[in-house]
Amino acid sequence: MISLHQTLSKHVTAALNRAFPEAAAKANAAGFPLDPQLVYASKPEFGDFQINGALPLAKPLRKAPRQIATSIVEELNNNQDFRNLCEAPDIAGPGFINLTLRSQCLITEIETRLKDVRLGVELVQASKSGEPPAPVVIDFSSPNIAKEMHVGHLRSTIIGDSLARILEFRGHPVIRLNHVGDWGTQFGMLITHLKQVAPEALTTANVVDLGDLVTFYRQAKKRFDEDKDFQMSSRKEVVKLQSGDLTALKAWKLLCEQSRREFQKIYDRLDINLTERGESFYNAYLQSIITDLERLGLLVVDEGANCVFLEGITGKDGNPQPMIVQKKDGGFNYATTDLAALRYRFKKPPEGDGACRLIYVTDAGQANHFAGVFQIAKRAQWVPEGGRIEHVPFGLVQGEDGKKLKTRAGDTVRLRDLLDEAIMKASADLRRRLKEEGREETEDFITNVSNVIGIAAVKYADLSQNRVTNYQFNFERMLALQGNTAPYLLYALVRIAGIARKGGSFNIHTNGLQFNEPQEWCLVRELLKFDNVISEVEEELLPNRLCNYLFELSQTFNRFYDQMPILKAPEQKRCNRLALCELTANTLKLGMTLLGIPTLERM
RNA sequence: GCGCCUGUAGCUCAGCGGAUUAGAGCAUCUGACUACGGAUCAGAGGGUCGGGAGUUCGAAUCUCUCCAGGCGCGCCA
Repeated sequence: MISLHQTLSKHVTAALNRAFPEAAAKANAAGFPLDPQLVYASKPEFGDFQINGALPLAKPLRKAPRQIATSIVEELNNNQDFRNLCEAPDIAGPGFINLTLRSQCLITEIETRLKDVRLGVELVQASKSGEPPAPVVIDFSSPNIAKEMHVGHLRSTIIGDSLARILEFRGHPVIRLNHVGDWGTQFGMLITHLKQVAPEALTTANVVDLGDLVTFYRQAKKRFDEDKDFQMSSRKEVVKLQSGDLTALKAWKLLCEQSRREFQKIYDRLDINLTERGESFYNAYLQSIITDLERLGLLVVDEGANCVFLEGITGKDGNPQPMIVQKKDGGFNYATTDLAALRYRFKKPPEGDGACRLIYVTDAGQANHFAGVFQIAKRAQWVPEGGRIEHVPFGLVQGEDGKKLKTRAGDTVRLRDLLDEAIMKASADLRRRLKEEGREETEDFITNVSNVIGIAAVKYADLSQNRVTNYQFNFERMLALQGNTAPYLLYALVRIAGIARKGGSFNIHTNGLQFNEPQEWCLVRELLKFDNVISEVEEELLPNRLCNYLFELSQTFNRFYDQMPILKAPEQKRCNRLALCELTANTLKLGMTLLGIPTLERM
């Protein structure tokens, strides 16, 4: 209903200006035009929209708020276009104006939406000069090479993917970047270890399976910590790698490829698309970051390291906090890489991505780091006019004890084990239910449904919570069939699919719909909120808002389903109700798709 | 010590400066035509929104302060 809101907003603003021409002229001259504060109604009993703007005008106009509201309403009543959309406005409480849309207006919206695959969500506009919108870079997932993906990556991956899907659906060209940790000092020990454990890997073409890379990593780390000679060789290996030594490079590539294959398995299971562009990609740009910072006069040598001192951020000693961009040994660190990446992403092609918005989906612990990086980028003027940079932080994944999620043995939980367990539990649950209900299903069916429910539950549990807070991981809760969970939403869709199966396809006419029951109108109003929710998530980058909406829509639908006969209703009512079923299914399906969650016809 | 984040019902959490009564879900209790999939629906109880002050016509929401917890804080990422 965004377009309706916009139309109404014009009428209401005009009415406000006509009601108080002098105040309006003054306000316009001051650059703060009068704002009627037209918002969606906070409660259904207040109608569809409410105008809150009368209250703050009381003081400047020296009039009672209700009197101001009355004047606005008089002007609105004089406008035929407005009256075609809304019932007579209501003045309520201290001076709120409640607007209720005419039934026909809502019905037209529903009819339009039934024919619209975008469900009322508009595509972003091309610029005035006709250029397509600039890309949005979303940096998410970003595991480290030679390490196992763990739950920490889960949130970044799931949240980042959902945000990407939503922005893509709005028509933004989205660059989904996997900023993998594929460079750095840890490769010294990995390469040294590889050379000693599997030297043939470097001479034979791509036939060596390194096996479990995590074990490999641990072995290398252990030797690095215990063996002085090994340490020495490792340091030399880093230098070799960075200076382009062919053997070192080959070993590095081998390790990356092996890792990549492992990551891909997870991404396939989660249905995640990513473009890998690791830290190493920016190597060629690191030196120029230093040179540019120096040229701009931002660089300070402190204790032998090249630093930029941050404004407004103090360190332990109370002095401005430095951000090191080049270590005293001449090496670069992640701040340098992040700056190079940021600059590259904003730069126009062919020197960069030409992005207008950068979104970093990483844990909240990196907030300070990004604040520093963003500050330097702004001071160096690497952020173009109108360019947005946002850190999208999220909290820790905790176990039921409220502490960081660990296995019983105290190790970090591997992502694949976690997914396996979710699917296993979903499968056990399904089999138990089939037995109870005396249903027979094929193994294929059971496997597929368990997979979908397991993955959906894990994703939804994560997405449905405000990402800023820590998140308590709990299989029982996320797989529960009731409550704000994936299975509950999936079930609503299954019910509608059941109706479609029994009543033939929906295939209904979408003109001349009529609704009479409150349950129908509730569902109508809920359905029409969809586009607004999407635009909210696009702006606030909080997928839990979409989850909340889908849950409320499911609840509203279940209420409707419970209280209204559909297939058994008389012909006319049946058509009207089937139309609502169809639009509900379309909305739930699209919403779930935008969360990255698959749906089912039967479960 | 400094910085960032969090504190809302027994538990897990929503809450976008707006409405006498601050919302869900779980758990607890009470109900629902043999039902288009009851994996649902209707209802009940349960709260000093961490404490205090301020801004505002109006504050869970903004500001300050204190308390509690989490995370981070110079050459790892």
